Amino acid sequence: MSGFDPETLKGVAAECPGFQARATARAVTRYYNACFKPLGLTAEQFSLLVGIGAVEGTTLVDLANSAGVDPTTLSRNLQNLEGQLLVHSKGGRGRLGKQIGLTISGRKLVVDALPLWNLAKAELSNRLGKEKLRSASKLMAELAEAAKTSRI
Amino acid sequence: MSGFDPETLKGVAAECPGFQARATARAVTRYYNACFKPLGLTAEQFSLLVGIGAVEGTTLVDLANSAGVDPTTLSRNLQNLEGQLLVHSKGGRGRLGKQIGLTISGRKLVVDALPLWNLAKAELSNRLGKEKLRSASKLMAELAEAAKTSRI
DNA sequence: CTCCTAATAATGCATATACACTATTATCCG
DNA sequence: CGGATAATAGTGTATATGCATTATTAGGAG
Repeated sequence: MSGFDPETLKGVAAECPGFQARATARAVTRYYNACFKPLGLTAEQFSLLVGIGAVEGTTLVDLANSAGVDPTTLSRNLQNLEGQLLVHSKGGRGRLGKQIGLTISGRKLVVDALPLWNLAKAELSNRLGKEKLRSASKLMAELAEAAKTSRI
Repeated sequence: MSGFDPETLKGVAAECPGFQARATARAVTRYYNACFKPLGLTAEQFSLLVGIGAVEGTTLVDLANSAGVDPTTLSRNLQNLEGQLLVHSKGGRGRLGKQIGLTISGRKLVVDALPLWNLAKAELSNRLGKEKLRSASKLMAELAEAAKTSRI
């Protein structure tokens, strides 16, 4: 038991950036999931569709990098979206990569989702304050970058 | 296609707090996962063990609330930790709830993990800056709270 | 032109996440 | 005391996540 102290652990829970980042992502994702639910879309699926629609002819690797998600995770998430006919792809294994794009249905769904996304963001902004929301986003981006370049 | 515009979508991706929160959680969690890997522990498991060890006789519901995680998620994550004999529990279904605590092995593992956690946090702090790391944690906590109380 | 290599995608496995639902039980009220 | 109720735990199902590994292929070296 040497070194075990509940008081110390209370401090650890309170100051762990990893814990806080996950807790925040869970809370915010739950909120957006609920917002997109009428469209049968999850928050992550919305983000992927937006990422795909934003860059004509993007590839799996490019999208994985810009979303900060593992390519193997993205591979499966894309399979799901392709199964729903929201995304089309060309190519696959091999050095040229897999080019992906939105289908007509995918574009339509994104267009339908945008108003919900705007409402959701506006409500968050009201609760937290516009400036704080902006700061939070900026700091989260910097924290993510720091984590990507950190090793011990 | 009316309303579909890639330029608009670039803006959406850049200003979505949900996307940013998830990307950050992924990056930070990957980092901590790598740090705890020598102990066969994930970042989330570490957080749970800390949360359990911090409060004597805590319950599943209490822990779920303090971690901001769904009770059904926690139920399964605890099953995993119990299977590894890191956590013991008493009670179950019913109004008294399930009391959980760390086993001797669980306490030992937390004690062993604390130095790694400190190193990992120190490295993040060096990269991002102590003040920014603190601000990020605080703002993420406020954002999570805002998301929990938001509805559209 | 052929072989090698490096970049890429996909799969196996495990954990994490949550909603909808079911099962259990202490407590409260009559 | 006995049934209703509310709080709690667990299960079914689905998505999300990533590491280790395998499969594929374009491009370069010879």
